[in-house]
Amino acid sequence: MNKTKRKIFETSMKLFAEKGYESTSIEEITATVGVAKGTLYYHFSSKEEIFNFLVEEGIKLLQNSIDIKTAKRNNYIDKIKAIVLIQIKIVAKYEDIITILLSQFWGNEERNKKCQNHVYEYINKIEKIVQEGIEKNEIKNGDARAIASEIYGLICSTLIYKKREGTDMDIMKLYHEYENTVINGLRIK
Amino acid sequence: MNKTKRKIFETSMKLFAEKGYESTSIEEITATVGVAKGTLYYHFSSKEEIFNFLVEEGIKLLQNSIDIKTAKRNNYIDKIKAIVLIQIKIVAKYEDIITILLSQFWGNEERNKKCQNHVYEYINKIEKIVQEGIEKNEIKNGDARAIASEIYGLICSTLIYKKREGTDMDIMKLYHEYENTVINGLRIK
DNA sequence: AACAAAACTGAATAATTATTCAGAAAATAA
DNA sequence: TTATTTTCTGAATAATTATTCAGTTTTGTT
Repeated sequence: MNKTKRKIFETSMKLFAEKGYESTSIEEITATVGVAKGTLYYHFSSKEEIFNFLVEEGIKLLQNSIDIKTAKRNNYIDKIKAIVLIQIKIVAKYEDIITILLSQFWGNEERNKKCQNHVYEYINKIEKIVQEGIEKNEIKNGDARAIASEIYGLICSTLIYKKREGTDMDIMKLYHEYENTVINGLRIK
Repeated sequence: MNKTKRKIFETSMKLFAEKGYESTSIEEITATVGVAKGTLYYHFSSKEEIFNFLVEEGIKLLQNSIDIKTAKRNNYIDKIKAIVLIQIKIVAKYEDIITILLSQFWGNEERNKKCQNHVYEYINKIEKIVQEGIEKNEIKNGDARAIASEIYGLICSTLIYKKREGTDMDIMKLYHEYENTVINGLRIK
C-alpha cells in the first residue's frame, strides 16, 4: 500500500475509533494527515470504502488468530482457552479496530449490517468449535449458540475493562479471571 | 409528560437504536411523529437533550433493578444470579434503549462520555457486590473489577444473541447457560 | 531531455444538517 | 366573550457535509 494511502487509512481508523464513523469528517481526516481532500478520493472511492476496508482488516485479525490458535490444540477446552486468550490479546493490541467493530455493530444501516455479517461469521466459527466439543463430550452440554455469544461477549468485557482501567491492563490476570468463570464452567467435572 | 413530547421521545429512541444517534436527523424524527421541527424544539432544547434523557432512563432501569433484586437475596451468589437474570430480562424488554447505550458507549465525544460515566457507575455497583462477596468468602477469590466487567459484558452477549436469533429468545435458557459458566465458576466448591 | 503515468490539489457543487423565531392555532382561565 | 398561556408551525439561517473534477506537480521510463 502507498505511504499516503496507509496514512489516510491509519488516521481514519484512529478517528473512527475516537469519534465514531459519522462524526468523523473527510475534512478532519485529510487535515490530520496533511493532504488535500482530492488525495483521499484518489486512494479511496468513498468514506464507506475506508470503513469496509477497516472492518475486513479487523475481522481477518480475529478469524486468522482463531484458525491458527485452535489448530494447535487437540482438545476442545484448550481450543476455547486459546480463543479467549487471543481475544484479550487482540483487544489489547488493536483497541481501535475492535472499538470500531463494537460501536458499528448495532443498527440497521448498510454499514452496520456489513459489520454484523462479519461478526456473525466469526461467532459462527466459535459456535462450530463449541458444538464439536459438546458432541465429543469434552465440553459440558449446553446451547452452543449461546455459549459462542458469551465468548464473543468477552471481547466487549475486555474492551470495557481496558477503557475503565485507563492504564495498560494485565492480560494474564484478565485471562485467568475468564478461565475461572467461563472455562471452568464449561469443563466437565 | 405531554403526549406529543412522549411521542417525540419514543420515536427518537426507536430511530437512535435503528440508525444511531448521528444518522438520525431531526427532520426524520419530526416527520415520523408528524409534527413540525419547531414542536420538537419546543419540548427539547436540542438533539443532545433527547439523547441524555434516553441514557438516563436506560441507566435508571438497570440501577433500580439491581437495587431491588439484590436487596432481596441474602447470599452473594444469589445476588449475582439476580443481576445476571435481570440483565437478560432488561435486554429482552428494552432492546432499543440498551442498543443505544452499547452503541454510544465507545469514543471520546461528550455524548459518549456521558454514556460511559453512567455505565461505569452501574459496573461499580456490580463490582462492590462482587467485592463484598469475596470478602465474606461467598465468592471465589478474584479481581472484582474484572468480574464486574465480565458480568456487564453479558448484556452485550445477550443483545448479540438476541439480534442473531432474530425471533424471541428463551430468557431462561440463556440464563441457565450463563449460570453454567459464569456463576458456577464464581462459586466456591 | 521528452514523454507518460501516477499522485496530488483545492475550489466548486449540491445536498443535508441542527437550530431559531415571528407568528398562528389551540387550550385554559377570567 | 375576552384575555392569557401553552402548544405548535414552517420558512429562513448558517454551518457542515461528502464528493467531483479540471488542472498541477511529482515520479518513473525510454
